[in-house]
Amino acid sequence: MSEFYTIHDVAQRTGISAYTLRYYDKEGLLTFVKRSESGIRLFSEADFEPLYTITVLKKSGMPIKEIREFMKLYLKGNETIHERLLMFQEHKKNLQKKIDELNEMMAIVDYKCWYFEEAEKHNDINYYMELKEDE
Amino acid sequence: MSEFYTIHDVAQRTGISAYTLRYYDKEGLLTFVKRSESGIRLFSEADFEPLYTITVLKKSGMPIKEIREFMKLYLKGNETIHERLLMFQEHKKNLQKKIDELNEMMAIVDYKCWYFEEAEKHNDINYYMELKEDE
DNA sequence: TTAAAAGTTGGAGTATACTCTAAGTCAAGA
DNA sequence: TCTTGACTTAGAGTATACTCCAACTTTTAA
Repeated sequence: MSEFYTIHDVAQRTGISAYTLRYYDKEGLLTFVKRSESGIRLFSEADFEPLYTITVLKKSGMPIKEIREFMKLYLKGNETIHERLLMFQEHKKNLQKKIDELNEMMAIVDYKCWYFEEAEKHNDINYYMELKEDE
Repeated sequence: MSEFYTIHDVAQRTGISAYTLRYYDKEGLLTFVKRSESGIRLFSEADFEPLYTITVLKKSGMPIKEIREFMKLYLKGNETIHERLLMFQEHKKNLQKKIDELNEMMAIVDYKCWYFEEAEKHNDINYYMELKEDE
């Protein structure tokens, strides 16, 4: 009845594979994870919070190098709250730009769909007219 | 006064580098581009339309392999309009999913910003109180 | 105690999308 | 004609983010 989770427990719960978790550790993202004397990772309940932050930053398109910088600040504690706020505000701006661009692309893709629908109808009409001409 | 554009003209006008254009050609995206007898690419005015489509598909996250499939259909002409419509409708769905996820992430990032702002204020208050206690 | 299961590391391999270089060919102006 | 600059190709190199393997150690349960 340990208060710790193994890497596979964490993999299961977070949906991040054990391979990826080790990769993230290698890349300096999991600085908060404790180790046993023999070197085995000991994830605690509290670790799920920064893990969740990592997935949010990942999903919103932040590269691993930047997430590493954030996690460094996280490890330092309360004194880095202002810096972390600035990072998030900057990230928010980038994310908004990305969303805006995707919305623009969506409008074009939507137009293209309409265009193909019209072209399809037009082809049907031509086909129908050809048939009539053959009568 | 040729009616054709060189790869560098196209690079300049589309913002896609000549390297990338050649890479796209290698990957089978530029099937519509004519060649001179000696093998030099001859881009015509009409080619800017599919090039624009490529940039839209790229920016909206379609991988090159899929864009290649689309360009194959494009080259076949009107008979593939229905297939192209289906591709775009499918792509539209994926794009909408992506936008939805990014909006979710935005909500979380936004919350985090608020959280850090509050934490920062809280730190200020603590600091102020410490000062008062020292009086 | 001992065998299987699960953990560790360093490093190799994969996928995607470029980005650039080398060696050579082609085209246009002095 | 010849030189310069732009074009060509094949293929190597870069960056990012995994994904997996081999060799080894540790933990756990019969």
